[in-house]
Amino acid sequence: MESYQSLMHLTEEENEPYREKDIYVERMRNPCCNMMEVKKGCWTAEEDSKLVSYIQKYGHQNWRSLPTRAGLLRCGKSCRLRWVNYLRPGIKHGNFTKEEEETIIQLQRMLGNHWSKIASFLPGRTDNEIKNIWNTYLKKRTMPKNSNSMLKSGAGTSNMIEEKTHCVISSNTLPPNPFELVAIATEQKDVAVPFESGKDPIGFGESEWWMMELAEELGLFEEVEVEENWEKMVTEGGGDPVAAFIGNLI
DNA sequence: AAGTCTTACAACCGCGAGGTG
DNA sequence: TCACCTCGCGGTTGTAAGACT
Repeated sequence: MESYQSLMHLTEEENEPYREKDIYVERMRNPCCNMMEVKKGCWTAEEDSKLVSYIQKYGHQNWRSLPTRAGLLRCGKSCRLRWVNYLRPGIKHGNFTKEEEETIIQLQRMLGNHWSKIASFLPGRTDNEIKNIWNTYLKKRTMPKNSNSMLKSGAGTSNMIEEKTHCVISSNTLPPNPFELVAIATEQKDVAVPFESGKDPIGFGESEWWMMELAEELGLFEEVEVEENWEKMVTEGGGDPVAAFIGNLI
């Protein structure tokens, strides 16, 4: 009979806790959630502790086998969710700031219900948490009055990136702010944002760069035109790093 | 005080994408 | 190519706690 160790591709060290237990192939062939006895509902402090200490020691290469190896009567999905949304280092707990809420509203307007993408703009916040606060009250806040019917039908949660835009980026048309750029891209057509030569056009922070990258990734622009002399102009304008990004857009 | 409603959020479920044999 | 498996995502549900009547 095939051993638990070989089945799970465990090292000698990892297999140690199971050496004396009769855990063999037949058990492991069972799907984790359907046939094995798994606990549901809220996690206890003891379960959290087991999960954290296991992941700190061995990592989480395989969520499916993790519960058994960590001594938890949970399914792998449940473990993953608990780790990702609550136990993972760097997770912020507590109320969202006004700025965070505004960012969520803005991003939801632009991206739709792509919570994991939205979460990538809010370090320490999880997609689940963002989805929750959106469904709890941010959605209501963004709805126009007397629009309950829209709320119920979901008609109010538009994804505005469906209609692509033609954007001209030239030596004198760099965007002043990526948030604005994306907003423009989603609401207007054929836009050109003036860039005053000799001035730093953008106070680029990390999130703004993400925003630009996202705009590219999502294909907000059907067509990007770049004038031949843009590089020279940008360099003369102070060598702003946006030049590098514009280069990537081509 | 007790019952009901609302809010907040943790957790579950089903599905699709991607990897592997 | 196909079947199977795992993972991650988004929708939805369950439930505890607080607010309201």
